Amino acid sequence: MAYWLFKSETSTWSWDDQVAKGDAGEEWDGVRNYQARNFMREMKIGDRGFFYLSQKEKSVVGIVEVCATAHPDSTTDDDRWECVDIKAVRSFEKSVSLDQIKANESLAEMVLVKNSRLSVQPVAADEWKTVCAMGQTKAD
DNA sequence: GCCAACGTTGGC
DNA sequence: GCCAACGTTGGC
Repeated sequence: MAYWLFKSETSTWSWDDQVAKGDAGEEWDGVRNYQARNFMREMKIGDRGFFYLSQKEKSVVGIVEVCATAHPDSTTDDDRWECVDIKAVRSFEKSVSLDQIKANESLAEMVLVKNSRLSVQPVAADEWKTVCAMGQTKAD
């Protein structure tokens, strides 16, 4: 199973919005970046991801699961763009801030640190465990 | 609100 | 196919 990170902004799509969708999930639309799209094409049902909020919170706040593989993005007619569906799994007991992540040497290679602009990114298994531990949240 | 970094577009 | 110009993102 692979791990990912999905970036959003509370003003656009909040964690509460995601949780409210329940097990039905919601498509992760609006991505207009080839790298991010390519990562979504690699995703499989059951893959887990962090839900990260940029701009204001700048924190990982929850865990999501891929519940539909890549399909055309319903918000555009442009067939270049695809997206997956994700559903909320659980909220972090304590959100983990970007500052905390940057302060942790073992997370120095995280894409979030290295390429902060990429909106959908892979997370290594050890990074996954570390961030979950920092959030006092079950990793599986 | 600023600006650096990055990705995309379009003229040549 | 190169690269300058432009737009967007996101941390500060």
